Amino acid sequence: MDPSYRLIKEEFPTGFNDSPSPPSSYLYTTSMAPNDQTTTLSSPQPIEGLHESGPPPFLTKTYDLVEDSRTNHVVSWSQANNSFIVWDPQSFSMTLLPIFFKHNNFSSFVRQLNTYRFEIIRVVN
Amino acid sequence: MDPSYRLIKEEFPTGFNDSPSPPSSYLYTTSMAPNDQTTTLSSPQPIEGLHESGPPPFLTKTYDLVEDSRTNHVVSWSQANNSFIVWDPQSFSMTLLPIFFKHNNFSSFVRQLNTYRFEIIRVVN
DNA sequence: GGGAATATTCCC
DNA sequence: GGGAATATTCCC
Repeated sequence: MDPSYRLIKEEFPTGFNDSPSPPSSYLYTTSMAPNDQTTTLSSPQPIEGLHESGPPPFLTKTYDLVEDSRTNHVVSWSQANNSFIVWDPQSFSMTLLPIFFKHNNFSSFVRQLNTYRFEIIRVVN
Repeated sequence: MDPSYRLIKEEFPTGFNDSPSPPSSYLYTTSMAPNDQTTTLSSPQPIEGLHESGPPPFLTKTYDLVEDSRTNHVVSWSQANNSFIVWDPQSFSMTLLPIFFKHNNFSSFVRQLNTYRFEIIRVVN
């Protein structure tokens, strides 16, 4: 009677959501308004994100973890593609987590999800 | 021409120093003055360390790491027993560190030593 | 060497 | 679920 987990991310500044494009695309998701440069020609502004290294490693690793279609029986995107589901928490924790993180504890993974404001829904079959 | 490292701990509240007794003995190293109870019979005081779990895990793990005589060719106590020496940093990092810690980086180990105010002396053969 | 960001653990 | 302690990484 292993529970599965549905994990939903509602909103995050630099976009874990939406279409499952590769993590490198995060770098190009800025919030600059269209025609922003036409409004003024004043002093040069620092380019946002130029010295940033992209989204936090936890998010890119989690994305890669979910994205790998070879492990869809353990963890996969939801039908609507706006969440991901851990179908086999035991296998997920012991086998997949240590590949991407320095632990094999589901609770530590969830602690990080909470940090990044994921909503966790626990489903019991 | 691999350098070896001599690592000295000058003073730490709950005693990493002195005789290499097992880590559990740290629990009994308190700083209560002798005859402390004879000076007053006032209200009961909380017993220091009663609800503490002992020295930080980093210190006990480092102690165990150094104490294991099977790896004295890689890391061992110094002659004077007031420091320890990493004779083979490469082997130390790749083989021993991951057994006790979640990494294999000598620099991360040194960062922790610095946190606990160890003095690091780098020796080039 | 150590400040700071991020990760992991521990515990309420 | 999240605060806080500790660990690990990154970077000056």
